[in-house]
Amino acid sequence: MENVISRRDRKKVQILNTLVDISMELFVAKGFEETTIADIMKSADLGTGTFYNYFQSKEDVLKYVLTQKFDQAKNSLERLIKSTISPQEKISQILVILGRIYEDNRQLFGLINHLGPNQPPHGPEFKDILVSIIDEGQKNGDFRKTIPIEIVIETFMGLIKSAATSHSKIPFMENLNYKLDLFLNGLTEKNNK
Amino acid sequence: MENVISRRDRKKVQILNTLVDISMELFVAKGFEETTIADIMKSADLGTGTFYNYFQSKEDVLKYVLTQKFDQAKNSLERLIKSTISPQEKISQILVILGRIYEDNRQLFGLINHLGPNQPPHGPEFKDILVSIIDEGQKNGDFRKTIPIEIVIETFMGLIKSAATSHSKIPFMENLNYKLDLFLNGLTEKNNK
Amino acid sequence: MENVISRRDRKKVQILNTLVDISMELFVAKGFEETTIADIMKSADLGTGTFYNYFQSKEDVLKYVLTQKFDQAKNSLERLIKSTISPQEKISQILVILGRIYEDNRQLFGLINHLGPNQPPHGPEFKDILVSIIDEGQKNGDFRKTIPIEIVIETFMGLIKSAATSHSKIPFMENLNYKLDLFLNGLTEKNNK
Amino acid sequence: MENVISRRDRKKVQILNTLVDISMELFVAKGFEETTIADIMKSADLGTGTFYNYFQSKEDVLKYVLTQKFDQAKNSLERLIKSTISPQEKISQILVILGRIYEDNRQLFGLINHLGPNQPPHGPEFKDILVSIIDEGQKNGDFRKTIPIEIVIETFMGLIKSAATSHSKIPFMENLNYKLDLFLNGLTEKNNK
DNA sequence: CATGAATGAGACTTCATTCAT
DNA sequence: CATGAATGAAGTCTCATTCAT
Repeated sequence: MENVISRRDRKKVQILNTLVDISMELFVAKGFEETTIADIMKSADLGTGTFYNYFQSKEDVLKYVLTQKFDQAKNSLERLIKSTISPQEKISQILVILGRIYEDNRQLFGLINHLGPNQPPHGPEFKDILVSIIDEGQKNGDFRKTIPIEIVIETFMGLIKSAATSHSKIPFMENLNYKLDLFLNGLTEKNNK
Repeated sequence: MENVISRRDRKKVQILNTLVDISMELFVAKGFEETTIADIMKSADLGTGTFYNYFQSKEDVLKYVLTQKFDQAKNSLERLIKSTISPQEKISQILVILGRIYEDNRQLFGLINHLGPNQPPHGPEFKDILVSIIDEGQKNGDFRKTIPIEIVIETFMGLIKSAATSHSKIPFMENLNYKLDLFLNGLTEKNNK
Repeated sequence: MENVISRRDRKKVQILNTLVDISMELFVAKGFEETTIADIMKSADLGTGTFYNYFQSKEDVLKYVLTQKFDQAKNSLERLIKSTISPQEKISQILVILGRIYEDNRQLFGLINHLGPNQPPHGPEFKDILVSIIDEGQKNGDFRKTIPIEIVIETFMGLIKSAATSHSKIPFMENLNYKLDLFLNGLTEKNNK
Repeated sequence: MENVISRRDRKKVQILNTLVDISMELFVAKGFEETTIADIMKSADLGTGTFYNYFQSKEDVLKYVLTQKFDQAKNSLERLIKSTISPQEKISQILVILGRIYEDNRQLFGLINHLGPNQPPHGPEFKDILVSIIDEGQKNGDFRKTIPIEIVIETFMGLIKSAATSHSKIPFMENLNYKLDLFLNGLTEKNNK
């Protein structure tokens, strides 16, 4: 009784994960519209109809995965925010973490449009983390106060996107660091006055 | 006799424009994939087959319009580059011009993914214009030389995208100006004074 | 348990046969180009899309049937060739067998052009059977040696086609026998006696 | 007034001939179904609609040409029949003439199916010519009388088709002559008895 | 829960033919 | 007579979804 997870349930989870993995692989390889449910199930060596025991639609799989990824990112950030390093250092680290996630799932995030205009799978909590850091930096005089926080955040997120979608030959992380430099330099209060 | 363009040809151009307008309207309203050729032609009150007298596919319409828009942007920039104002001022003005175009066609540019990964309809000339300005600024000591030009440009273009896709309540142009401030501040050499 | 073929699979075979039968019927009745896939499926009282669970195209059905027929003919001939009757007698019998098959499927074979120029569904083995018989006859002095074997075979096959596409009122088998007479008389060595 | 053919009419005939030539070229090159009227008129550098001033349909062009070819063949034969050579020699000559025509227009005659089942563009007069020759040969004892005339004719025509559609490497006319040998040998009364 | 054949709506596309200019 | 844009019927094919087994 205590053993809540039966063999049956374990198998269910296993199949679900297989489906998710295969779906993402195919979405990235062939594109979302071009991937059919039959494709997915054939790759998974399962019957077509079985798909509907796990998801309601193709969009559903996508939403499921993107949500997973965002949760994962959020967890990493939450751990970071509790540390005692300076806001600038935090920003740097966040950029690296987010950048890495973005890089790993670059193509995946590109599929976000297929979820319709009002379905970004990330809650507002995500933004809150950033706000608190910027806020901290502005309060202790490290960051300029003339720029609204939301602008700073948008710009910050823009950097990541920009680096992830870059066509330049500069490696991703290097690219990201240059942009971070520009950004922090722009954000920082110039005390030599 | 003097009238080289026959009534027939005038009608053709007229229909082409109608088709473009209606297509874009529908693409923005319903989404690209969701808009069928039949939809377009019904809205235009024309036979379905007529579409193929003007375009080869839906993608074709989109490409046609985006190319138009980019050409229009390029023209505006080329006029600007010949003026004698400072690089910083040029950058400002460019951002404003591009920003305005971007704003006017915000939803349109969002459709760019539907053209496949390597089909952005803007040639390399576009980038060249920016390069020459940054270059000028770096040479006369206004801009930092430690950041590679391509990074600067990517960041710059990222600003526009970021402002255009912003969900914030701050108006677009104001949003853009804040980001420009951040960017120029980050880009500017600030040792002395 | 013993029954390896499930009811489902039996039904599948059944439908496939139905589709083949109906297709051929319609091809013969209305012509190949004039028969649409919707026609076939409506006659079969099945959904249009179901066609594509069994065949890839109309051509595919035709190829399938013609291959079947040719295989059937080949089997009949292979049985015959092992008997010990004289080459002349063999030729006669072959003509009768092929003739009958041809007659039964006269209209069907007329559709062979729709498979493209180089897609006759009969392999080279078919010809080999005839070659061996003619060869035997030439070796034992029954048949003239001045005519190349391939010519003999082509002429022979021509007889069948000619009889099968005849517009004459003479019944098919009689027609065929007359032509066989002409052919064998022409082929036979007749100097001595 | 006496000059019945105006410049206008001459031009009309010229266009008609152009259309016929181009049509046949395309029919042979791309196939009948695959050739569109637009194709033809584009090749002819004329407007699509103009086609209908000359023909009623694609089938119409085909019928027109095939009739022309058959008439041409008939003329050749009619000239031949009046000569005083032996029936055997006549048959030989006819075969050569028909064979040549067939060879020149091999692909064209292959299109004959597109005219529907009951539209062979050759009148009965064609057959009559052959009948009279065979008849002559049977009467003077050259040809066997046991074979019905229509069978002989069908077989004869079959030879030509067989040679024309041959896949063998033997050149067409040689192929034809071999078959003629077989045929005449089979048809000839063997007087050494 | 798994299966996979059946479904049929609906998208795309072609093209013979018409007709206003 | 020539033109060629407009037409829309018709055909092919795809695929998410259902459902009997």
